[in-house]
Amino acid sequence: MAWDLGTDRPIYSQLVERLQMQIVSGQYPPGGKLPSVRELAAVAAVNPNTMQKAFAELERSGLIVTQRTNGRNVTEDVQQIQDIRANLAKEQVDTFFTRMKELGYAERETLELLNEKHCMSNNDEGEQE
Amino acid sequence: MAWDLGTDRPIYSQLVERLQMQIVSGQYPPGGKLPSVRELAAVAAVNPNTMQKAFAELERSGLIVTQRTNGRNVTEDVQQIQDIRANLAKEQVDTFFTRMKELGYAERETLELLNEKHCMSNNDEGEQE
DNA sequence: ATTATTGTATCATCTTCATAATACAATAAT
DNA sequence: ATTATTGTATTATGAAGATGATACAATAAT
Repeated sequence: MAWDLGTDRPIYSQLVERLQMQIVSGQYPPGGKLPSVRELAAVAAVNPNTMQKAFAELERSGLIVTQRTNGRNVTEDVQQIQDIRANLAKEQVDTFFTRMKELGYAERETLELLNEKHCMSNNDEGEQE
Repeated sequence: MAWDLGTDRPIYSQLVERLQMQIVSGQYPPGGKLPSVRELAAVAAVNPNTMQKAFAELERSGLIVTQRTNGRNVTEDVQQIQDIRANLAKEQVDTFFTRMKELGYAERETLELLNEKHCMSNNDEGEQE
């Protein structure tokens, strides 16, 4: 499984996002052990230094904890994990609507697009501009 | 008006996106004249070379046309502008749902979040997986 | 004709990011 | 005790992006 890292922005921050995703989505359970720097670097096909930098960031956010010579673990603070998850989600929603507005889409137009792509919500009332 | 450019990814590509936005949202009308490289570079507080690079990209996509010594204009091809606009929007929707799924949000959960943030859609029927 | 403005090209320099190659201290495993 | 694995730090090198400083050709404006 490749990690499909782009060249459009720093690899280390792509790693941070990816690992965040994997943690908050439960792919790495709370308290669970993470692969070593060298190991994960090999899997992701990046330099250990780059992976180290990514881990350092995740540590500053409190999502993972380090044991000097025994590797890293996901925090056991489930509440914090969920907080971060909710935060990331809120960010996504915010960004999405901001971008759509910049593109000149009213909220209703945006909703229509959502319906086209994924038929799930129903907006069957009829106001329009 | 600052251009709030981040340091997380290349400035020139941020300029490209911003200009795309301004064009497809009608802020620069079809056929309308664009500021000169130096002028816009001054406004955005970036180096003229960087703005030039951004313009070059917009030209490759056909969104703007260049007159050797008389500046640049937005294309008059309204259809293409709308195509690009629709494309960008579709991209946003796609990216949004992909990211939310990576965060472990089912579509219905995502919808709930949308409702919290912007109370507009109604999903009152009750199928579920 | 002259001048100013346009896009465009080039050069040097600086910063950030990524890689590579090590090295070291602490400790789990043996 | 020894070995292997862990996180961490250091140094050097290269590539990409951004800036600054010019320079030139074409042409609109005068």
